[in-house]
Amino acid sequence: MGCRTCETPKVNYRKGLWSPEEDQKLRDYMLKHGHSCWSAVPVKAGLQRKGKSCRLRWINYLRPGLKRGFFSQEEEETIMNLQAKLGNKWSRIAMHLPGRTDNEVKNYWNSYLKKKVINAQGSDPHGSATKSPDSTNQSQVTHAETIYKISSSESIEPPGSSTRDLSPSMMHRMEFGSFKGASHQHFPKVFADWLSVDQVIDQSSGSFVHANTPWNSNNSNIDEVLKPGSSQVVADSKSDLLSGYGDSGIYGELQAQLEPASQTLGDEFFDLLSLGEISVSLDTNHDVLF
DNA sequence: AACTCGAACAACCGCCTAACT
DNA sequence: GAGTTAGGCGGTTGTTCGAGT
Repeated sequence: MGCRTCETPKVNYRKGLWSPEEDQKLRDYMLKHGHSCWSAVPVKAGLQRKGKSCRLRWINYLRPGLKRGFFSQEEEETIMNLQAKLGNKWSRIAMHLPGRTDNEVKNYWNSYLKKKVINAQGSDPHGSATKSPDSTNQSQVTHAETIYKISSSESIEPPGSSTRDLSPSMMHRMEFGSFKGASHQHFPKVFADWLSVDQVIDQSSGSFVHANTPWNSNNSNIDEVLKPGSSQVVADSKSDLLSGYGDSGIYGELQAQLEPASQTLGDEFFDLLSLGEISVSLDTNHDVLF
C-alpha cells in the first residue's frame, strides 16, 4: 500500500512474550486512537514491536469482546464440522465462533480436537483409522461421519472441560479472560458477533439459531454440515434474524448507546470496535442481553 | 529436589493478495 | 504494468507449566 505516513525508523524490535506494560501501552493506544496503519502503531504507542506483532497481539489477546477459556460443546462441534467442510481455514471457522480468534481455534484443534477425531476414527472398526484428519486424501465424508460420532461419545476429556480439576494456571487463564471465569457453558453470546455470524442463541428457548450469512450464502449453507437433529434451527434470513433486534430492540438500544461514543471518538474508533466488542461492556453495565 | 516429558497456547515466520506509487 | 508495502492467513516454533519418574 505504500503508506508514507507509516515509514518508521530502524528499531531493534522486541520479540517474545508481551509484558503487561507493553499490553497496557498497546491497549491504551488502540482504545484511544484505533489503528489507521499497523506499522505506525508501535511507533506512536511507544512500543519496540513490529506492527504485525502489535496487530496479532491486539486481535488475539487484547481486543475487547474476546471470549477466552473453555470451548463449549457447541463451539467444539462447530469447529469440527467446519474443519471437515472447509479444511484448515481457521479464520473462516473463527467467524462462526463469537469471541474466538483464528489462532485460538487453530490451537484448540491442533492440541485437542485433532486427536479426538483421530481417536474416534481409530476406535471405529469400519472407519479409516490410520488417516490423519489433515490428510489431503482424507474423505470429507468420513471425517464428517466421525464428527457426529465424537459429538455423541465424548471419549476424551477436553482440556479444562470441567472445573473439577482445574490447575492454578488454568484458573489464572480463566480469570485473565474476558468473562472472569464465568460458567463457560452459559457465556453470553456477544451481540456484535450475533451480527457477524450465523449462530445465535434463541433468547426464549436457549437453543441455537442459524441465519444465512454473506460468506456462506454463495456456497453451501452452513447447516449442511451441522449435526442433524440438533436443537439448531434455521432462520429464514439474516434480516429476519436482525429484525428481532430492530430500532426498538437491543440493536436500537445499542445504536443509541454507541452514537455518543462514535461521535466522541470518531469513525476510526467506531470502525475499530465491532458492535460485539462494545457490547461486552453494555452487557456488563445494563444487562441488555440477559 | 531434579529432571524429563507432554500439553497448552502465545508468538513468529513466510507466503499470498490487494492496494498504492 | 512493475515494484513496493500493509494486512491477512495458516503453519510452525518457542515458552511456560504441571505431571510423572
